[in-house]
Amino acid sequence: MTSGSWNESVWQMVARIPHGRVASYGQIAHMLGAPRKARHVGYALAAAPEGRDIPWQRVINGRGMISFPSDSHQHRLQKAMLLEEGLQFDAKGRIDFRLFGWQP
DNA sequence: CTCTTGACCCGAA
DNA sequence: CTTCGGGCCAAGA
Repeated sequence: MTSGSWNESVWQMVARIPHGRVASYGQIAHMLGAPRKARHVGYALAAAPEGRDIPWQRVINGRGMISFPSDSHQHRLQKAMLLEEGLQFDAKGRIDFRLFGWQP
């Protein structure tokens, strides 16, 4: 598998996550048949083109938390977009996968 | 070639 | 429940 098709596969998979739902990096990697490449899902999203309309904000880490530093601009942006989709964070900034996890 | 760097993950304590 | 350490793997220096 070429590196280009890997990115493309990630983008298409992430695009399937429904509004108001979230998936983890590891989950996406697992669904693509590459369970050990969770980190590379994040890299692919960072490389996603602007005009592709990819819901990157719906991908969080396996602990249900946003994987950007809590004081970063990106963290605030992602959290704001998720709140706007109706997701709920607990007091420690975690999302409950039992309630909002994407189960295809 | 080696070394470092991550939008990660999981088991052990 | 939390923290810690080791593992992972592609890309770039």
